[in-house]
Amino acid sequence: MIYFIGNKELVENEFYEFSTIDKCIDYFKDKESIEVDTETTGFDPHTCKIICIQLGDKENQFVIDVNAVSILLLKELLESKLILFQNAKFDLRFLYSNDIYPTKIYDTFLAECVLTTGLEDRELGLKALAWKYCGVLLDKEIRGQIYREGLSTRVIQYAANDVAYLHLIREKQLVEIEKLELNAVLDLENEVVKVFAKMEFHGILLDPDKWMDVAKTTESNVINLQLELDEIVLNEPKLSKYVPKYKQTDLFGFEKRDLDINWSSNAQKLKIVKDLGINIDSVDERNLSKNKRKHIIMSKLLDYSKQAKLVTSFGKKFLSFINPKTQRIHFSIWQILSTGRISVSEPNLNQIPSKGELGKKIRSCFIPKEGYSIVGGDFSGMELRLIAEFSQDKLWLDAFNAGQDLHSVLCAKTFDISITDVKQETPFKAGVTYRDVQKTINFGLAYGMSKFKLADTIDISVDQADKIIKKFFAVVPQVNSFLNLLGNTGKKNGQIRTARPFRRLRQFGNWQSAMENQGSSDSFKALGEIERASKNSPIQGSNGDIIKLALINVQNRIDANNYPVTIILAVYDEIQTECRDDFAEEWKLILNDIMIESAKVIIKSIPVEVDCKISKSWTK
DNA sequence: TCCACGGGCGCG
DNA sequence: AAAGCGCGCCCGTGGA
Repeated sequence: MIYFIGNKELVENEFYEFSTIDKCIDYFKDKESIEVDTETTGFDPHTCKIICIQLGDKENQFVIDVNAVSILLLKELLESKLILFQNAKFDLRFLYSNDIYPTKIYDTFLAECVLTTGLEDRELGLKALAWKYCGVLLDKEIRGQIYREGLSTRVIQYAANDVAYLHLIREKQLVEIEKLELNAVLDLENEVVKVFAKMEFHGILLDPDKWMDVAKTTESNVINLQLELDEIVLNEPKLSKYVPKYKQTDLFGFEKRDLDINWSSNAQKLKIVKDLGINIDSVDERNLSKNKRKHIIMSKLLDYSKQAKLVTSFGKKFLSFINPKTQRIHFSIWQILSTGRISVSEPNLNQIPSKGELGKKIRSCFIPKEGYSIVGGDFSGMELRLIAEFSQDKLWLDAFNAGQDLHSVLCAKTFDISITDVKQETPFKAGVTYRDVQKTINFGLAYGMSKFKLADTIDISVDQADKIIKKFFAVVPQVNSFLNLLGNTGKKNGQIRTARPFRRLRQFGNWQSAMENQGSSDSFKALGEIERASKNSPIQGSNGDIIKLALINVQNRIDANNYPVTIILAVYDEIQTECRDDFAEEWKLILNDIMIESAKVIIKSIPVEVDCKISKSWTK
């Protein structure tokens, strides 16, 4: 039965009955769980509002007009029961804006994500889930019109439908979850979604003036580089065909640029480079830098791409992400990628420049609110530590246990040099040290890099690369066999998992067809990709699991003690928080402690290190 | 004018 | 045969 709680002036009809908020609360008082959904005037909880909130189960659904009834009357209920959501993060943000903080959550959307990670053509929407698990066809056509239409009869019916099937979906999902042994990772996701909702809701503060300064610098850099590139073309006989015979003037008689080359066009750049007799097949950084000495234009093109990237991705436009109401940036988080990591978009705060002077400057534009500091913790060498833990390779473990620099230790062994010489330049590439090469090897070979790619990356012959690879794996034989085990497991089963206790599952959606077409070149390619992804996924994914656990533990500590701290960002293996100044020193120690303890759930054989900092801006 | 796609590159 | 993994965003391109 559908009950509507709100304005009595609406015409009563056969589709629903009127009820009261007391009756609704009374109905759920003794239930273990409630299905909850909200309809809102838009996507942003800071500038939009909840229109109605629905509470329901299989038998009864209550659609509550929050303009007529205070949503706060539901606070106690929503904060004490297990709440079933479809895509909890969306509703949580709106509930947070109404000062309601659910504690126990089951998200049918996240469960479906966990069940289908890596599968192609999966469907995660409520309509698909209701069909898949309940055989019910939901009508979602009205969805986009609710704001305009208001709480009409059909809107009330539609809204009620969204809280009528989640129990059944959950029941059926849990059977699958149990079968695939995904309980632990599902619990993790259902917990951490609260933290992600809070992060999105709270947002991050950017200093717009400082950002503008940087943007102006990069913009003028690009303009100058463009002129310099034009100049090179004008003075290069081989490129004379790009120079028009007559100078053009615009409507006002001013001279326009002599050239009409778009330096952002890869196709045009490639054509020009080829006209210079330099034979490359693309104008990416590798190819340009490899042929830097062949023509002066090469290094200019390199500079141009770098600066242009800064202008387009991290220029003025970026300021439009600042929310007019809160003056903060409310990014959005995709909670479960194929390995278990998260991604951040609109804007992608995972890709804010960090390297070099400019990177530092750009990151320093992210600041805490008045009276607060940014306190951040950064796991050091997480993936390398995970490789040590999983492979139990003696050398790898010893290096970490002795507190040595792993790259240097491995480097000395791979190249048969003294550990004091690892920062010497290699004979095969100018300006590159042995340790640099070793880093490429450690991160590359661990995930299936071939001798061809290694040769290409560090500019040596394929034979030389082959020898280095063989030597490397002879030095760390257990790493070799562990990675091979992963690769073979993935190829054999079409799926791979992260470490205990989470054992997150990644399935390879194209595995079945690759197996059926064995022998074909498509299949060979696909299985190669599966093999390499299988080597990487447990490492990258376990790292993701650890960060999520740490976020949960950090948030729980904050809540339990009512600390003046908010988590603002999680980037790969770092957690950034905004902490009241007077508490920063103490918090730094607590954060450090929680992060280490969280990682220990998976890393048991070697120490875990976290680098914690207090700052008035986001620092690396 | 819109959309999908691929190259390229920012981060780990 | 093809030969590091994981992302999101920008632009130009080409077809509708």
